[in-house]
Amino acid sequence: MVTLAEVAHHAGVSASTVSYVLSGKRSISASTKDRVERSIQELGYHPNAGARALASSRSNIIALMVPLRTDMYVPVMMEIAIAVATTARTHGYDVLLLTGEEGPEAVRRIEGSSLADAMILMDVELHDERLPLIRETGRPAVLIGLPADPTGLTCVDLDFVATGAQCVEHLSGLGHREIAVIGEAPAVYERHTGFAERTLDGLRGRAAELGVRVLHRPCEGTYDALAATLARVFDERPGTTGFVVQNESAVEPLLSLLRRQGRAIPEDVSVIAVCPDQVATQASVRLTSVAIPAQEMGRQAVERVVAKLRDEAVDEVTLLTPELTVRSSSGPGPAKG
Amino acid sequence: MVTLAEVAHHAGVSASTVSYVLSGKRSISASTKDRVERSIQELGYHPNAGARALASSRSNIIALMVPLRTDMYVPVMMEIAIAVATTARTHGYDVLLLTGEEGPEAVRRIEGSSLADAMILMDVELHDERLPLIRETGRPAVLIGLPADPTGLTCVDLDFVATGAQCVEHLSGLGHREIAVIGEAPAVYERHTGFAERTLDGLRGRAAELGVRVLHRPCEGTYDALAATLARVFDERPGTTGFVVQNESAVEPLLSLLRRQGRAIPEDVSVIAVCPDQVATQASVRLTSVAIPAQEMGRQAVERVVAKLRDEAVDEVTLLTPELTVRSSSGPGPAKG
DNA sequence: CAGGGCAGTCGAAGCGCTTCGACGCACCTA
DNA sequence: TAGGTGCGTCGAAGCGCTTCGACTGCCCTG
Repeated sequence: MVTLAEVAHHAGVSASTVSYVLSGKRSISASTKDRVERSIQELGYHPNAGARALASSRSNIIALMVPLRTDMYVPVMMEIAIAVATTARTHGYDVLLLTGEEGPEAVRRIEGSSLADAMILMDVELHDERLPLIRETGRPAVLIGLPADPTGLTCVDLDFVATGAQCVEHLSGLGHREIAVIGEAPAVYERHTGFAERTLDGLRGRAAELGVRVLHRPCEGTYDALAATLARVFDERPGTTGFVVQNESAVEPLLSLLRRQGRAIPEDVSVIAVCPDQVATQASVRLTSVAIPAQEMGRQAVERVVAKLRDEAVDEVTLLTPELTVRSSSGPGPAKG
Repeated sequence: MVTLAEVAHHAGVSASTVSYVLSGKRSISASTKDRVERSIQELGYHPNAGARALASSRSNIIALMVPLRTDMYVPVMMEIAIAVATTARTHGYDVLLLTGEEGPEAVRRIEGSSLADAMILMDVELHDERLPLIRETGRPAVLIGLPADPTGLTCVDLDFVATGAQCVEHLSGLGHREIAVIGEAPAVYERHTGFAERTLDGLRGRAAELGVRVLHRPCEGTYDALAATLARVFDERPGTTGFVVQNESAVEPLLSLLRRQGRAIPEDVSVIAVCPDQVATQASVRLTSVAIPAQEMGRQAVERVVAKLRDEAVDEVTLLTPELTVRSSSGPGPAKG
């Protein structure tokens, strides 16, 4: 393994000079710099990560805590993780993958061992156990998600309240007066991740203003569960002509069941999904949807965390503006029909 | 930050003694060990990762290279990644997440910087650029996937040849004589990842023995693409009564389109999928399927890599035995009807 | 022309840990 | 009782890097 000392010797300079060439923390003459860089190339030198971390007390590693469970929004999680990893690299950081399994203990372990300079937490719950630790820890952290109290934290998330509002606005604008919301599985609500509730809040708030009736039903993403839910919906509100789905795996069952019932999309009912664009475009009907900008969230989280590592001031909460794309699953409702 | 020296002082022993308590590399009296452990608890000591890596030249980190693209088998990738991370933790290792973006250069960087003690590569192509580097590198590596020439490497993968064979056997046993294979998107074949081809080999081999006719069609996972493919299949082979799908996102379109054509599953056609169990059980028909054991692959890869780190001998190739689960999408074919 | 300042370089002191050799002691054997 | 044998512990020497202070010329200023 090539060491800095060997590079120094090869270039005929001292070790510290090589170090300064690498870090740029002191000025180096062009000729020296050139020589050193050539030596680095020639010898194939890579600084030893451990030594560097020890001497500088910075590991150039960002820890990413992903949820353990794979029951929900897996592609979104994956996209975020990959965006985090690639964005981190552009800033010279590597990413350490932690699963939720260790729980809050992981935060303490990373902190104590100085394994990572900063953390990004995904799947944050409203009253997440990790938050107290994050608050008292010295290390920068960014949450993807929005807890009940974001004071003293840095959060990045989609603006789900606006998302809900946009869905209603679109449907209302098309003339729909009664809409049903097919939500995440009940377990998701029980876990209090927040985003589902916030969507609903936005939806209900705007609906009240626009005089639209809203019926909300959490639902597992299986055909059976959805069939039952759908039956109840039309039983309670036969006049329902608009659907908002916020549950990736419920999308296809919903479309399929509506069709089987002889309800045409969008002639009889309109459907809007809150899901990644990929899901919306690959469904059996090209879905009008509000995109979940997974990549953007990952990227923003890294930018924030890097800014904090540079001691720059960073907003507590960054909410990404939702974008509704009209596709083929939404059309005029009764009030316009 | 608490250091080992502080623990030593607190416990009234030397630093080396504390180190030996931690590593267990020399015998320590029960009383001393006790005292030290109590001090560690009390002070909340965590060994500094960088210092440890520097002194021992082992980072206790395993690098995991995941593919950059998110166009295929995302849930499988995620499950593998999570299984790798959790299994690694049980052996005292953390996982560094690398994306394919850096390409072979990443291997060199990790190697040179001693950032990780070992690597696990996912999404290995038949003639993967990274393989020469892996072969000459000193660091243990395990591939998830099977390249053209596994000599000198360690690979873990599902036995896709046997997978293909099992599918044919099941369909043949039910009396189907003409089957169609809906494969991955053409891009997957062009990339030469191998698994798709191997499934096909197994399928064709066994089909020849059993006197079953096989028609293979790569296909994108969209409704339009599948509709076109399906039309061509029935055009060429009107007698087709069995389908094997190896393409997660094509599953639902296939089922849906068959239904729309008035072909009942499994009365008129049988469908077998090669996919994770979750997909098979959540589809609109509970699918007879051969499971892709993502978790198991991740776990096995870690076990192998840890064994290699302990200098134990490890097989070059580990192929997991596929398991076919009969559900509701396969039934008697013409020869038995 | 003396003095100050600055660009460019070096040497040395750690960072916190592992590990090797050595030492003291109790115990056993001859 | 002398000598050997472990066991348990310690001290010190690094691991490869960063970083601080110091040094050397050189140019610029007054």
